[in-house]
Amino acid sequence: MEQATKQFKKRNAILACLRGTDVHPSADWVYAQIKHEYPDISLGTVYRNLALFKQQGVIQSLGTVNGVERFDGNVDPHVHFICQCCDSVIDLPHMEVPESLCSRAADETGGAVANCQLTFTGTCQSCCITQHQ
Amino acid sequence: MEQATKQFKKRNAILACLRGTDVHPSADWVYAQIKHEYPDISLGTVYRNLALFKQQGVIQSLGTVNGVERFDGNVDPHVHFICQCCDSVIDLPHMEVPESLCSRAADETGGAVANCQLTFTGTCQSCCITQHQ
DNA sequence: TTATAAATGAGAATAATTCTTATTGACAAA
DNA sequence: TTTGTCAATAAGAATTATTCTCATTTATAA
Repeated sequence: MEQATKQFKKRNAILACLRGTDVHPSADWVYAQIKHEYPDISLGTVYRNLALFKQQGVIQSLGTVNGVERFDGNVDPHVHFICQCCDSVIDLPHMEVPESLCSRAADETGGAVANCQLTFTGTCQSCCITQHQ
Repeated sequence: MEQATKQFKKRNAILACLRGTDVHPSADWVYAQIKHEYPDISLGTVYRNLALFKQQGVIQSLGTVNGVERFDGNVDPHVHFICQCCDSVIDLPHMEVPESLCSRAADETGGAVANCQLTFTGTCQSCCITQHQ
């Protein structure tokens, strides 16, 4: 068999898991998914590899929601919506941060801007519906 | 004496502390400050009141920086810059999120948008200078 | 085979945050 | 002044997400 697939089986599975979902999962969620395929996966391995990917810039952290860090396999700049009610994180793919804002930020700080995140919070559609019943 | 000042001495001190600084502090930082004035303050009281203020909407949480939650006594919408090097959080007061983006977000989600945060990350000016030496 | 280095599993350690409970303090009624 | 009530608090235990440690496994090369 191909070496590449054997050597980083679990590492690759973690990255594939992140890239194959749009739920912006926690480490624990990823762990539970991988466990179906590799029942002997360790939670430490998930944390370790998420940290590695983050450092390499192939995934991004969205910060914590309710004390739990959430990750995104999509590192293209895009906008998020976080539901305060059910903790879901949703992409707003048709929106983007105007380039003018980013360059303004660099000017204002006098430092180096590496990244920007625009995040809306509120109540998602399905939670709104549930609440009104 | 006035009842108001006596009854919520420490609670008010916590809010005043947050409103009187621009460092976007952690609970621990607030605790250390209040301790000068009230040496018997408890860290639990700081956490409890920060949670209360957050729920009341008189302060906001900026999420965590390096695993530690940071707070802001200024709830007017404004833009932040976080230095990945020294963990400082800085206001970018001359910038704002275009109103058009907020209403777009409400449309896209189909839910209720309560808030939005625009945060730049990078290296602040003083860390840039230090690095280049 | 043997040597190696990286990847991993298991679980201990850490640290931020929350929870519990007994105590204190402020105020109102007697 | 005394007593009752209730909220605010201090102290520290408990929880929980995350990181660390180390022995083991695995893939590959010699």
